[in-house]
Amino acid sequence: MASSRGVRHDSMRARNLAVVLGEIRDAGPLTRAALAERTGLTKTTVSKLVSDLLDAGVVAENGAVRDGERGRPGVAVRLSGHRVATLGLEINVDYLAVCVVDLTLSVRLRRTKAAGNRDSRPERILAELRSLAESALMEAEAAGLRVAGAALAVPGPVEHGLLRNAPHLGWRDVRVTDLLDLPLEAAGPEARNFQAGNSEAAGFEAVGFEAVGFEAGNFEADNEANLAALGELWFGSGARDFLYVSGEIGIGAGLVVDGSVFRGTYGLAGELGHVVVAPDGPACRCGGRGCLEVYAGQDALLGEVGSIPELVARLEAGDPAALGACDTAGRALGLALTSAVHLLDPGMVVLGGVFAPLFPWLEGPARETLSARLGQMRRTPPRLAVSAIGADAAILGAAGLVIQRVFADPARALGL
Amino acid sequence: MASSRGVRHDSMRARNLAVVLGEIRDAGPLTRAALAERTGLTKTTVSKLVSDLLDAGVVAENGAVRDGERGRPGVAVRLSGHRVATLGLEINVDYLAVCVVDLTLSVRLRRTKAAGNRDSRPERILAELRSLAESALMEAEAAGLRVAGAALAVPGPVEHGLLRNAPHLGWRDVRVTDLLDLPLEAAGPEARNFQAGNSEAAGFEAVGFEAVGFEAGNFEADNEANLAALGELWFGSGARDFLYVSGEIGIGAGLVVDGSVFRGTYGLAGELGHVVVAPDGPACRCGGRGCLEVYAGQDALLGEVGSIPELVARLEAGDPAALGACDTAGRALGLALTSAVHLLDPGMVVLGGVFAPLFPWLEGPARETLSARLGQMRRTPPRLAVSAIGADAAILGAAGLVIQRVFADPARALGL
DNA sequence: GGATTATGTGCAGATTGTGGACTTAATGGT
DNA sequence: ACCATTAAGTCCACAATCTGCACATAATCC
Repeated sequence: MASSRGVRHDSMRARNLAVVLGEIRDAGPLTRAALAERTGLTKTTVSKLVSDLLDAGVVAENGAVRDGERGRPGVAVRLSGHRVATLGLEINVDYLAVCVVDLTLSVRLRRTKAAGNRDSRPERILAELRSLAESALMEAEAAGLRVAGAALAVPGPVEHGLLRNAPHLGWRDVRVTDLLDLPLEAAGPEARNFQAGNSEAAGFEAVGFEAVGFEAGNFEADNEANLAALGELWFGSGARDFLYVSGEIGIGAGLVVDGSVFRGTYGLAGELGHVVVAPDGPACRCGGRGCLEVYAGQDALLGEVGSIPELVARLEAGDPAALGACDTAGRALGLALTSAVHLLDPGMVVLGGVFAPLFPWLEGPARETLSARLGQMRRTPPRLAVSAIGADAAILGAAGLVIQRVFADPARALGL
Repeated sequence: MASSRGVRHDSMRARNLAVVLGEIRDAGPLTRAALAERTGLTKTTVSKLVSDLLDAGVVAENGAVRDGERGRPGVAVRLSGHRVATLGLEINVDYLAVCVVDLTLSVRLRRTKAAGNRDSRPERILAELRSLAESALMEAEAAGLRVAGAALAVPGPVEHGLLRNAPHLGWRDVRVTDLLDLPLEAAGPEARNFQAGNSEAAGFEAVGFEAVGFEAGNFEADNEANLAALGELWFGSGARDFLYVSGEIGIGAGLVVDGSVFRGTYGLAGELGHVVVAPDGPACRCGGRGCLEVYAGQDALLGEVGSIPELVARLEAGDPAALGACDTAGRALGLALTSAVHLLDPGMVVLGGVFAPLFPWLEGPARETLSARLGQMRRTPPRLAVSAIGADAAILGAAGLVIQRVFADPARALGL
């Protein structure tokens, strides 16, 4: 039906622009000669491509490389963050958040707004988020940044831009991106990929990136857990393969394999919270019994304690009820992770969200259970680590995702 | 490190060859004009590409299309299977198998050899398989087929061509592809992708295919469950998204999402057999407790019954012990699948291997458990179906995988 | 200060796709 | 029976892009 399209000269150029720009991103400042060697392109070609990237303001010359070697010194080219940026947005149960991130993944702006979004009408919340986003866009523009696109994190599964079900917001089948309707420019100056018969570049775009969930245009939405996992990928410890476990009101997870998120068939993968931990355990709100969420969800962890900081205080004071809740949660987490490791084969496991501050108390029982259960199946069980970034994971991941789109096809994103 | 390489004219051509050939495969016989319209290439370009594909013998003209329309009738071009074929191989605990499949996915040859491979030395088994493969290659050659490559299914996880661990064979860290050493031609007439600085085509190859586990060359190995899943994909019911559950001595699974297999970080994904079903259940040989395999593995199903056909006979006769075993296994399967559905988000679930003949007795308890547990999380639980192909799933998938490689880059595979 | 060495650019040439003109081969109306 | 119409496939000049080599440039080395 869609039938893959052939490629033409401009796609070749588009691809080579992406290769060169990607190499500059991955291997630090590089001279044109070094780029030529690494990419296999000739110096001539690299020169022309770099010249266009310079014009677009996405790279900058770094001054001569004085490396003490003989011969004419090269001029290194490095990524430049002062022209292109993207917007990350998040709707969560008790706050709205926005950030602006530039091409070098520097966070240029970050703004949070506390809000009681439990069971509110989508229109109201989205209007509130829009005003937050608009002020961020204005500020970015004032700083000379061109915002190339945006992505939105929501607390529930997203399929083709449609938020399927956000139980804690009380939303169902909401077209979040349409409703938000951000004032973003079209993808290129002439919105290349919408012109009839002119979308050849698309044939190469997908290389190395999953296209699922990427709606036409430059504004997309995805599950909070998936985007938080990407946040951990680009702003965290530097690992490229891991399962990010997001402890919020519910428990989600995002699997990153070789730098991209695994979403499953309908974008519903990673629902760690309802993995079976005890087949005859207590009933869960999902309809099942003995799901992980029953033992390690925020409600189970808190019990009658009011908040996570308060829980941490009690744990530090040695409160037996709090310690017991964490021990139970940790062991349940270990069981759920056993199944997850067997099925998903993650490179490591990163605990984020509310699990991050509780990590010292969860780690022991979780690791113990996981190690004992995995037994002979693996040389070593995957490493268990705490997330390096805090509550911002999802917005950062959202903004980073759009940055990735720019790197995947700079020609399209920048109109080159 | 590897650093992605730039693309040149020949990569553009390679890609367009793949696009045209793929379109012919997917959309049946098509005229050059129809191909031009579908691919967005000009009639001129399509003509040249089709001419090369005709020369390579991978497509053939189908005679004039007399569709009653006005104007000159086109000549439809269709896939041709009488030149290029691939080899599928399998080592399992109690048999060896080989098949030859042509470009149209017609099975040209199939040969099985019963063998007691439990705890045998790899060298002996591999030599036996080689002689089986060599006779298949000779026969294929005699039929005028060019064997473009081979793939091998083994009962254990494979990482970069290395069989990590096959517990029932008693093998560990065996370089199966090296040891087998098949007499295959190099990838192209001049083995294009091995020439220094001449591997540009690789830049496009990966589009739409996972490259993990694809060793340089044209002979690769993978887990039996993954390849059986691909067999189900290309030779089964036609679904493009499903979890194939392979009931053999152990229980494995292969997830297919949008036509390609999900392998996880180290190729170990899909170990359904050791998903936690009951945290305090009986000990499993893996070191854990209450794994699915304990309840639904072949040993648990058979009990003191000698074989699967005998078990089926007892089930049909209403033997209560047999019925009880299937009920237990079905319910355990339902629990494990609940976790798998939450984590992997498969489009449907296909039961294969020994589960296929037992499907009538497993289906009820499994579906019931799965439906009850998934509850509100999904509109409908994924469909539970029986595999359409029998014991050949893995060899067919292996051969089909290599066919896919040919379609992914016909220029490389055929030396165009 | 000249030889040496490496960078970056200019120019001719190669490869491949494009676009429109042209040939070919059918249908259909008169 | 004949010619207009329509669509398929091919031919040829042209355009886009990369390559390879020559060359100017700018350092270090002796």
